[in-house]
Amino acid sequence: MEYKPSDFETKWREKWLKDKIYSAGLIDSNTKKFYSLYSFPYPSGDGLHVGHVEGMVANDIVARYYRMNGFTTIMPMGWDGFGLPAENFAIKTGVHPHIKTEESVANFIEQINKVGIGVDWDKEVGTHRADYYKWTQWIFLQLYKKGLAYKKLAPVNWCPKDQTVLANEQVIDGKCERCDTLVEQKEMSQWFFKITDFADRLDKDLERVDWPEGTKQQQRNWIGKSEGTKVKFKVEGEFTSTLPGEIEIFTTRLDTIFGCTFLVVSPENQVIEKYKDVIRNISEVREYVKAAKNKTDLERQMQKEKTGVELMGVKAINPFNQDRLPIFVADYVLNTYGTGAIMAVPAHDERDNEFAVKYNLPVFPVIAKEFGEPKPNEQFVDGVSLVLFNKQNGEYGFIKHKNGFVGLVSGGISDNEDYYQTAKRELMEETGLWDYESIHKLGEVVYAHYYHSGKKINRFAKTQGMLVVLNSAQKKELSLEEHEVGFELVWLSPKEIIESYNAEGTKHWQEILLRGVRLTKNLGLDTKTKIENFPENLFTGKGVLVNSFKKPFRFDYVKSVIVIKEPLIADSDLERLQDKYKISYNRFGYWQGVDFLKTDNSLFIVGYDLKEKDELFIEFNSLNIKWENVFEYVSSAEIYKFSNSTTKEPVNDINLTKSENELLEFIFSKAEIDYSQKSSDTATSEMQDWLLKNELGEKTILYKLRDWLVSRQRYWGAPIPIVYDPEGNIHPVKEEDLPLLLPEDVDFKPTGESPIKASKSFKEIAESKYGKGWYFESDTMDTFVDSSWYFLRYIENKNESEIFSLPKFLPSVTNSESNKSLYQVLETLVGKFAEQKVDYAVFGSVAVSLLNRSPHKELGDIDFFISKDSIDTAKKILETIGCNFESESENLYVTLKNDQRGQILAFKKGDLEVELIEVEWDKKIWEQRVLVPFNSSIAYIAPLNSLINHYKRRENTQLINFLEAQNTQANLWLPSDLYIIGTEHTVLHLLYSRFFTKFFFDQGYINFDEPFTKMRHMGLILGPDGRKMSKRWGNVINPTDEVNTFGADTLRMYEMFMGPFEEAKPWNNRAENGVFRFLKKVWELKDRVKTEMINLEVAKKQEVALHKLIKKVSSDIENLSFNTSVAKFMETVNYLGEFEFVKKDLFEILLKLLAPFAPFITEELWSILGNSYSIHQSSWPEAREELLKDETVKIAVQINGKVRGTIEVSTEALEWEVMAMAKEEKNIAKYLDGGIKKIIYVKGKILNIVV
RNA sequence: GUCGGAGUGGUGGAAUGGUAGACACGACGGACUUAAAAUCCGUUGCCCGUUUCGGGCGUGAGGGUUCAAGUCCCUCCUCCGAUACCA
Repeated sequence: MEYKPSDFETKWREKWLKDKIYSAGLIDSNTKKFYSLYSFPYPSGDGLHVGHVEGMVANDIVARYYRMNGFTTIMPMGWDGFGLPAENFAIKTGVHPHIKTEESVANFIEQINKVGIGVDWDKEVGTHRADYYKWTQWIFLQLYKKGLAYKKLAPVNWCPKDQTVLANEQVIDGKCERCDTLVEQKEMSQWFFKITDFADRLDKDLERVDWPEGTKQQQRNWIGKSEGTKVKFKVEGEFTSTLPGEIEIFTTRLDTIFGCTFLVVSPENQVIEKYKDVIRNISEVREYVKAAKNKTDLERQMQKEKTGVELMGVKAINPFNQDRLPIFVADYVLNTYGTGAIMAVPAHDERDNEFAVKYNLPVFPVIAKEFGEPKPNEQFVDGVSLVLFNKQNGEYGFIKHKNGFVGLVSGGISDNEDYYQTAKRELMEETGLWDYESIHKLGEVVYAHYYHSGKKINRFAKTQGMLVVLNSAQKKELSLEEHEVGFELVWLSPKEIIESYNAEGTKHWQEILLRGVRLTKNLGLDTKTKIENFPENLFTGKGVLVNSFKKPFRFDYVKSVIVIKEPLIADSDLERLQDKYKISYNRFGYWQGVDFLKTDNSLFIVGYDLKEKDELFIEFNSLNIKWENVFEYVSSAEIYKFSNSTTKEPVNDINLTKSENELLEFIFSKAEIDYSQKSSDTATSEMQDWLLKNELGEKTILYKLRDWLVSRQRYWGAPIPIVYDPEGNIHPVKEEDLPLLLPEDVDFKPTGESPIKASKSFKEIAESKYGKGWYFESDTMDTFVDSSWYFLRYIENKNESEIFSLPKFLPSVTNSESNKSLYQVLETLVGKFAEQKVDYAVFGSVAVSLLNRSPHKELGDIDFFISKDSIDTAKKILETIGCNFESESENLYVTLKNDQRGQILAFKKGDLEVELIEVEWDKKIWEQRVLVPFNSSIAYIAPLNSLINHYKRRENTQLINFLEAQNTQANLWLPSDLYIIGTEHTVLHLLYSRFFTKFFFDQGYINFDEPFTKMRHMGLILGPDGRKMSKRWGNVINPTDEVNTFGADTLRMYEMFMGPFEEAKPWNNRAENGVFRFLKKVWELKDRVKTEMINLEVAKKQEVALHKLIKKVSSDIENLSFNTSVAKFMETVNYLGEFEFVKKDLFEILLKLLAPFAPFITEELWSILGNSYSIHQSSWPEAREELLKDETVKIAVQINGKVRGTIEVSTEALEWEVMAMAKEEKNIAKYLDGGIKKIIYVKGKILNIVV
């Protein structure tokens, strides 16, 4: 008989359905279960896709494998029935979406059965059916009750041509997908779910699930947790004092705050209107704000350049250094994130830099690059490294050391030298070069951590790069000493040297050298060096802080101090001058200023000149005089002037009194605040502390995640169960009125409002139930709401009175508590239990036992039970408090004497112990379940099932019953064990499902808070042409066609064989045919089956092959590595095909192993061989270890790592035996003449001989 | 730009740091056939030496660690997916 799938596939399909072999009944806490979950499809008119088949077959194989391994298994199926396509179809044809959807469902069921997916159809759900969406609405009401569903104005995508609201997916490049009209934003009042309350848990709990790392990462990105700081900037008028209120900004880079040169607020920020009276250009500002608000998303995206307007007349004060900063409004700052205001640090942020460059604002670097990692006991050194450029010939000068290493001329700073002085000195000392034209700083200093191998110490080096431009290479003679040291000056092209500075300790030189070359090129001196990858001008990374200090007077920028003896100036005049020339709008950039300070007999005028080119005039004695010339006008003035901004030495000598000297010293005094030289991280946390102490800011955690907009102005969705009174007030629909049915008397044509709104019947029902003038909400819910809980409904899909059976005692947390840590939640609950006079309660997967409700009441001894997984922790704690304990079997029992209770409470308060608890609690609560004393009561927690077993031993029936009651079917079946879902659902569906699960958990409905323990994505199946399957390309493969040509088994196995399950792969009909040929071989093997084999050696060989197959297939299924399983099947069947006969019991093992992959052919052959129905209810074979080990093995013999031959040796052979055999091999022996250096022998693997 | 994932024969893809290319498709040669299809047998990474056999090269590129690297580390390139003024 030939292999013809159509001969028997229908027969078995019908029998399986009739016998319900895939259905599971109720389970209890002793059941081993497996819940195989496939993401339920949208029942589209196009029918089942090969991608669905791929996922379902994978789910099915794993489910069948676990079933055969004795697990009670379900694989339910359902329909994500609400959605746009059915509604669009209705708009076009007038066919009601319900009819169309159910039609498609019937088609899907037919197709799924054809593929042989073992679905438990008794558990089918459809989100569009009233018995399902009744509970979707019920969930809405529960969320509403807890304050987690609310209504607010929000923009929607509006197509002005179609007069309709569009979903985000319907907007393509800012245009309507149907008519290409530009989409507008329109404000409408809409419903939201407060998922943001759960942001932290949604982020943190990702640690606990077994999901693809990439998907977890995408969820994290979506939630967008970012830790930063809010900082308050006081606001001042231009020439007036502090204005009320402040601008609060959010930053993740507090360490850069000394580089802040302006503030930016979003157009929507209220501070604009708040300071409207002092903003001089308010009308210009308002115009900008209006224009920004009118921009569509598309326009904002298209706009490349940043725009903004300064708020003239107001300044913000940097709390760290009192800099007066200009404030801008610009639409690159979003009002919806953070505080809607930022501190701009153009030196260390790309966007701020772009803005600053455009508006010519100062850029002030405060973070220096840091190379290497901090090391212990570092020696700090401060110095310069020189890039020498010879103008004459365009060559660069380096120092070549004795050992051949070519380095930059470098040296440390001595005494009070500045960098220029050091550079000159080192140049002379090390090279003798003297004929320099100019010396330039190469940007900011750089820091490097490295090990100095010569001095054998760790170093932390601060290095200023300097460029020395030389007129010529003329040298003075160096002292003899220097020659002896072995330096040699060499002139090179820098290119290859730059590449060699790649290691620790020289990497910062690479940076300096590159900066040097760039500067010479920018100065037009070097025209021949060709280097492309110069370091970024803008450094956005973390590093070491520089220039981050506040001094009363900034020595670095003081140009000169004028001392006027016996000044003739009135105090009021002085104040006026102080105000007028108030210094330091900024200490950098174009703002300049003058400080006026008075001692008993002198006036000090401290002049800052920051950009030397600008002239500074001041008003003095009614004269507007040039700063430089003040002393010419004031006879008693003496000027204390400095040669350059880094030297303290005065140009002229003047005699100062003691108090004047003190004042001068004060001007040059050390910083009050100085974060320089600290790492970004250290500085950030120290700055946060400082802000907190001074009440100027605080640490803040922000999330990108926004609340979930669930309103849809559509017909084909679950109606939102809200009713409005005639005044428009919101009321929840009464639970007994659920389901709130979708009305039938509607026109599907889009109007911009939900089609339901015009329904007469809908209105009538509202009025009859709630009163005249009352009306229902006409929006329906986002279909993601429907699909966020379907996996829970499967279990009890026919339960009419409850969403699913709920535990008898429902501890629940209120909204305000829902985002607390579990510790806090439990603590609250304990209080609640106490009020309700319950001794025991179950919360989550742990039981809480209250041992003492009233702290002052005398109690007897208390029994503690600690589960085995937390014994070590518990012992540690108990030892600390001096408590007696004994180990009994696996668990630990503790009797706590009454007088030790106080110790426990004290132990909670003690330093060390508190730390212990908190660490254990936060990190590992679900695993550790440590002993937990609560504030006024003592409670302990333990896993539910261990607790039940514990009380069974103690025969406490009442408690056992109570605890067992928590074992609802939902709690027993979920979380699901394997969830297979497409990559398109990496964010929203999975996130929303997790949100709902956490909400249910908080309400006590369920005892788990993550729904999908293990989740995997099936890879995309591409068309035969390598493109994504699409009607447009005509490359769609229809699974039913494939079943008709090749049979379901071939389709299933081929899809598994195509490639790694989780990767994208193209369809190939010919390869599919190869799988058919394989199944045919299996089919034909049945004619060679023999119960008893005459040739025992052959029997043994076959047995070994089959047991290896068992091992491979079992582990492959567990790892979802189906393609390699199929390959192994093929290999084994090809091998069996070599023999005349196949042993019957071994062939039956093959059938069992193959059954999950190819259920039809295996059932047929199983039956032909006379076995009892059904193979799918038989048990999985076990691999016998002794058959898996080979006696001999072929190992490779390598010479110097290259394979030169193979020898067959016993698996247990010793090195000398193997070596002896290897030496006999001709091809190996010829390499051994030169003598053997080393032998590496890995038993059963390889022999490598080094010669 | 940022974050993920991936680069291996003509193709889909195998390979706990231990003989790269399992298994399959295709191609080539042969058998059967009047012929074709189907089926079966053999060959098949590239290059060199006539062959058994031996040698060289080879997992996106370049470095490194190791007795030994597709696999581990560093730098870079390409493709796919996600996201984007998120401070």
